[in-house]
Amino acid sequence: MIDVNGLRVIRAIGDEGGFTAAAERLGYSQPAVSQLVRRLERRLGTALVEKSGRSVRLTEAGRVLARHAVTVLGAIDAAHEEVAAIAGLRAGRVRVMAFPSSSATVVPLALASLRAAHPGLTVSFTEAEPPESLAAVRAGDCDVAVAFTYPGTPEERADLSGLSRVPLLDDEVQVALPSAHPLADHVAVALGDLAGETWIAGCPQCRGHLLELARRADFDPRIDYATDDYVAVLGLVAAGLGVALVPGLVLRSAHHHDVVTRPLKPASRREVFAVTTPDLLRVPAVAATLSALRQAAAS
Amino acid sequence: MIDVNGLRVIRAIGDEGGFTAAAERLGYSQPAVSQLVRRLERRLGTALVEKSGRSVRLTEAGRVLARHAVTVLGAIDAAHEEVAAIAGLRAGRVRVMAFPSSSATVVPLALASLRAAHPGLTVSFTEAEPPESLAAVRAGDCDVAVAFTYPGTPEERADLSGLSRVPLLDDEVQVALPSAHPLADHVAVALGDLAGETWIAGCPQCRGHLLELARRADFDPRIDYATDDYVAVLGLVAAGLGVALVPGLVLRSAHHHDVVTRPLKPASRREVFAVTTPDLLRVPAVAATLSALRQAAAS
DNA sequence: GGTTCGTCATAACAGCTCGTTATGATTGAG
DNA sequence: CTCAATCATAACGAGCTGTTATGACGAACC
Repeated sequence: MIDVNGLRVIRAIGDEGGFTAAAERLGYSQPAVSQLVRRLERRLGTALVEKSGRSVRLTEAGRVLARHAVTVLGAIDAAHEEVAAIAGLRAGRVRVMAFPSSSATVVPLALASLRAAHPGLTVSFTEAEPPESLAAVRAGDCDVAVAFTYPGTPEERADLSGLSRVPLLDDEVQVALPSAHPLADHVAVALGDLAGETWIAGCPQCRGHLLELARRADFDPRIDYATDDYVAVLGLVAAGLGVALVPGLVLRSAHHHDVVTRPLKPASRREVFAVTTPDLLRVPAVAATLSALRQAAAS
Repeated sequence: MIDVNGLRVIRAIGDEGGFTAAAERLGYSQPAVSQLVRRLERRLGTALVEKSGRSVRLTEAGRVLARHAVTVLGAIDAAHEEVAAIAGLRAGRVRVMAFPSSSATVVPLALASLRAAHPGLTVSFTEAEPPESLAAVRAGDCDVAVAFTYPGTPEERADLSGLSRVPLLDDEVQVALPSAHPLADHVAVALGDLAGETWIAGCPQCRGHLLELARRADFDPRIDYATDDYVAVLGLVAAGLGVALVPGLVLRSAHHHDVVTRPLKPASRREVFAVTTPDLLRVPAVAATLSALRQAAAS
């Protein structure tokens, strides 16, 4: 019934004291103002303006409208400003979840550059393994999840239906050997050559991948040590307690003097990507986060 | 940019948690809501809603909008209510000006019935002679003026251009004579028969009318007494100090035992009417006042 | 007091917004 | 796996909302 333009015009008329002046202030033509007032009057069933010769005054109803117009237009301007701040990345919030080895490398880089570029953004971060982080995205508790899959495994595309996937990097799986290991000076290592070794398994998903690769190489790895912490894995390897498959990403932040890492032969990769919902893709803060992640992954 | 319907819809979505429910609450079809949200998102350049499977949540920008929507819609509802009160005569203000003899009769009747019918109206009243009251209407200091003219006088339509005139009554001019006067038992009195009398003149305009009538009757009245107060005029007449022309309206409220009043022959009338501006005609309170005046004048 | 300027009203018209109905796609549940 | 519910899309029409062009009217100024 009452529309924003009507309020704007009534207020302008009250301020300027004339249709023409009000029209100029609003960037309208004079007849536009005239008709708008007439429409509003018809809708409200009462006169809003009163012409006394040259100038124009508001009637009581008109003044009522003008008074409320201040509130309404103020609130709308404020809303507009706040939304524009979000759209312009001067405000906003992103909740990111990432799995541990990315949390140590790509994600901090990305979040740092994000914060540098858009200081107004509030970025929160939680570490979580892929199944959990994806569930959080679905539940709306998380905006961007950084996850990974091993191509070829059954759960490769597990539960990505309805979500948007942004590829970040291909993470080559390495074999971690004690530096004294006979194969340590090879350029690349075939998994079959390690069939007799004692194995150290990392995260559950990577353990699954190890089993899958071993199955293809036709052996059954003897896994004596299991830990989620790749620093620990490297420590165990360095101590000569076994060998391990380690995602290349881990090695960006974790090294060990007594451990050498060699690519697998044939190469095996895990895919690291970011996940969000299609809707959130259009949220500027989310889009900026994804962009920062992609850039950080590329470097 | 942001329109009221958009805010209404966003708020409904936030409250109901779904497009369909929001559409039902607003009396819209579901696609209407869908498109409205899309439009608003396009205009604002950011997503406002976020679908997680079946239900729908607001994004941060959406929540910003919903929060301000409370303010905006509240103010608009309030404005609507206040304007409706004015339009429905539950509120409003009328400023009335009237000349003295009407102030004593028609106008009190009219204002009383107006107040009875619409207690919410604020009616203010000021006594003023026609030239002054008309100027006040033009200046916007008065909404309704009750005035009169003597038909035929040069200033008959004086300064009514651009104003709206509502006829109230035809007020017959009477001759006031001492009861002992030789013509007191006549049914009507010709002005020429009073050519030799001493005259008492009322208000300036009526004095002008007396002079005009006398000119037509071909004599020059000897005016020895002049007063604006018709009670005084009647007192002077009763004391036998002279005769006077008295508007019939005056006699509705003022009588004197020793004064008889007789119609003029030929009859002479003054027209009593209400005046306002064309714009104010559409102000409900003004229209109601005019209507009350017309009714009061008819009785 | 006539003339001229400024202001508002009106008419005709074009574009687009804003609804509708009908239908499709996707998700969650039994 | 099927079904029900929800949102998205398409097509379309009414009506609003501006525009320009022109008229009417009042005010100010020679």
